[in-house]
Formats: sequence, C-alpha cells, structure tokens
Amino acid sequence: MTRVLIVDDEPQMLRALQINLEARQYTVATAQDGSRALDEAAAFPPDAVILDLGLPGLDGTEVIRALRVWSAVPVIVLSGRSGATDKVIALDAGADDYVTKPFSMNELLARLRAVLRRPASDEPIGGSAVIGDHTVDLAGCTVRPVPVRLTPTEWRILTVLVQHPGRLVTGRQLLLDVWGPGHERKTNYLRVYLAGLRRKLERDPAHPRHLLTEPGMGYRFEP
Amino acid sequence: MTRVLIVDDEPQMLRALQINLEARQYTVATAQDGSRALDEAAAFPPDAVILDLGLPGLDGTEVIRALRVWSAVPVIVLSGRSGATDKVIALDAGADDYVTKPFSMNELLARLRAVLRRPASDEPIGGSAVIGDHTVDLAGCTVRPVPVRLTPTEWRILTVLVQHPGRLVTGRQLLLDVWGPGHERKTNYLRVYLAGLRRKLERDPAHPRHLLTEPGMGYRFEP
DNA sequence: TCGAACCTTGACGGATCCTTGACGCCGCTT
DNA sequence: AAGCGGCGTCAAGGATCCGTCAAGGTTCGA
Repeated sequence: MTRVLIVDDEPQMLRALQINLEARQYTVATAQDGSRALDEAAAFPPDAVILDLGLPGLDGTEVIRALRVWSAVPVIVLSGRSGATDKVIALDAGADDYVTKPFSMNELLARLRAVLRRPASDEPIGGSAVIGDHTVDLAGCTVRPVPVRLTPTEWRILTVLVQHPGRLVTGRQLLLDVWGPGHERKTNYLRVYLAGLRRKLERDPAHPRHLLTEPGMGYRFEP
Repeated sequence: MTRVLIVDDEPQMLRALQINLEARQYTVATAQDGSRALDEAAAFPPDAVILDLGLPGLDGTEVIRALRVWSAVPVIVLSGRSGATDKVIALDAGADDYVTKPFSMNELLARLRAVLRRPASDEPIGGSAVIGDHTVDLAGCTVRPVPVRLTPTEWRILTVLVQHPGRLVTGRQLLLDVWGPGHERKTNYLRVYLAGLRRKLERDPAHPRHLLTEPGMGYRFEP
C-alpha cells in the first residue's frame, strides 16, 4: 500500500485531500505543522509527501530541507502563491513538484502518480553477498572466512553488481558507474575484470554460479 | 555535461529556450516535430526532455508514450492549455512535469533542476508480466521462478508488447521500435523471434495464450 | 632507483546471436 | 481445385560478443 503524508494547517483542506486519496486506495497520514510532519515522516517513512507551504511555525521550505537531509521521498508542494520566485525557492530546496491553489484534484492526483512512478530510491549502501565459499562485505571491503585480496576496480564492479541482486546490469551501466562517462565502449575492461573476479571468488571460474553473463545484455549477480 | 532535448515547433520559442539553457552550461539538442524528436532521443539519449504539446503531425502525448517504451528520461511538458484534463492526460502518459505557457524561465529552470536531481535512471522502464508458468521482470531482465534466458532482441520485442497489455501492436510499430527506421518490411524477423519467445515462455507454443497473432494486423500480449 | 601491484590494450578461439532463405501449412480468393 | 499471401518452423552462414592470455604502461611505496 502506498503511504502519503499530507501536511496542511487548514483542517478542511486536509480533510478534502485525505478523502480523495483514501478513495484511491492510498494510505494517508496527516500533520498540521512542520515539526509534526518531520516526526511523522521519520517514524513512518511515507512514499510521497504533499506539503502546504503556508505553515505556522516552521516554514514549508525548511521542512523540505530538513527532510532532504536523510530522505529522498518525493515532495509535492501546495501553495497559494503563484510567483515564479516562490516556485524556484521551493523546487531548489528539494521539492519535486509545485502546484498552485486553487488546483484541480485530478491534476494533483496525476502529479502524485507521476512522482510515485519513478523508481523508489531507498537502496541501502553496502551489504554483503555470498559467492562460492566466500562472503564479501562491501562496507568493510573484506572477504571471509578466507581473506581474498581484490583490487579497487574489482571492488567497484562487485559493489554495482551486488547492489542489484538478481537483476541484470547493463555493460554500459557498469562502465558508466565504474569508469565514468566516456568509457561506455570499452567492453573489454569488463571481460578482463569479470574474469579476475570469477577466478578469485567463484568455486569453478569456468562455470560461474553467481557472477553470470547474459550474452548481448550485460552481467548479473545471482545470490 | 547534461544533455537536454527541446522539442517545439515555434522557432523563436526553441531559440529562447536554447539560449537560456546553453547559458546555464547545458548541452542542447532540438527537434521541431515528434518523429524527429524520437529519432534524436534514440540516437543521442538526453538527460531530460522539454516537450511542447502542440506539435504538428505526431501528438505530444504520443511522443511521450513512444519514449516511455524504452526510456525513463525525465520529460517536462510545455503547453498553452491550462485545463486539468490536459494535464492529467500528459502526466499519465508518462510526463514528469507540466508547465503552462506563459511561464517564467526561472521556474522552468528550477523544474528542470528538480527532475534532474533524482537519481539518473537511464535504466529501461520496468513492469512485469505473467506468461504461462513464467513471470518476466522487464526491469531486471529476469524470468522467475524458472530462469529462462532471452536474447537482447527477444527482450526488446517482449518489452514493447508488454508495455501495451491487451492492445494490438502492428508489425510495423514493432519493427520500428526494435530494429529502428528502415526495417519496416522485414516481417520475417518477427515470425522468427515470436516463435522463439513462444517456445521459451508459452506453456504450449503451438497454441499460444499470451503472445497472440492477429492475422494481417500484428501481435498482441494478452495478460 | 627499483620493484610490485594495478590498469590498459590488443589478439585469438570459441560461444552466442542475428540474418537470411527455403519449405510447408492454413485460410482466403478466383 | 488451383493460386496466393500470411504465418510458423527450421537450419546454415556470417557477424558479434565473450573468455582468456600476454605484453606494455602507470602509479606508488620501499
């Protein structure tokens, strides 16, 4: 179920939004001022936030900035002001969209669908993976129980693969993440380093079970 | 360098946007109609698209849908219409933002920064479908629970079909999306690859239930 | 200065995939 | 009944991609 946090100080607006969203099967949480909104977002991380700018106490822009310190949750700003500078300030503070009152409920819902459509970016940093007889710890850059020495480039490649377990990673994506823009064509790098990783980690490097290759597509880490 | 593709049929609007964006160090590509925009986006994938809705020929909404078949690039729609239904249609077609003319250049730039801020998702669009005993995951290019290996061309065809569930996709459209312009006559490709897909995914390849042929028309994915 | 570890680059055989043509089946038309 | 076009199937070739190896080139510390 998709959780939406609505922040507004006007009870009737809050209620109207809540009814409309719940009718569309969203789970709704509400807050009437900025600090309570931050508490609520921290306690139960929502999938999206609808935020009125004209809040008592903490300014709406400050709420966005505070949220953005630790969360990438999509934020749609509601505001009575239609001035361009207000929009610029809110968007640059970290808002994803800006809707001017009065607005159409259908438009707001469409914009909500639009920001929710983007891939949820709650991917954790680090993690660990089991390959053959080895357990690799990405955060600590260590391999247990038998210590195996990996080069920096090998670590970067392994990190990208392990952070998308079971999913295919395009050769282009891998080259982009590890070597940066401008190296998308050097697929031979990947061949060399994947061979090295398999030789060091796989039980049978000739028949890998975890660091798989998808011909023509890319590579995949299979847990 | 951040690449932005601007699509507008009015030369002066095109020029004004280009000058403003280039002054902010963006790399700008332009197109004056929908089909050229799609060609340009396929040849040099941009990091964001600014799209005028009132295009000659191909409708702006259709441009978004065609883009969304294979790309998740952020799209900001420009439009002279401020009606709520127009916004809803464009946003649900896959647009990320909707700006009504006349607009402030600073606001547009702020919205551009907002859509570019989200993690670079040059990954293909996701989605999943059930075919026979298999569940195909387009985002991860995986088939569960029994792993099935599909070739790159098979994935591209399946992506186009699954993105239009229940709807007919003409052979021409399929050839255009998968092989690009200039291959519209090679319908035998489709026969070969559809046969391969059915052999790998359908329970009874001789009597397909999900990857259907509409004689004389094209193909259809039936969920 | 030297050496070691690492990164780049090229070449080659083998595996995989794409393309192409041929053949037979089926439904429709003549 | 014969002809025709669209479709499914199959196999062979050519093109492309991948695994492997080895030889420089670079960086960094001893």
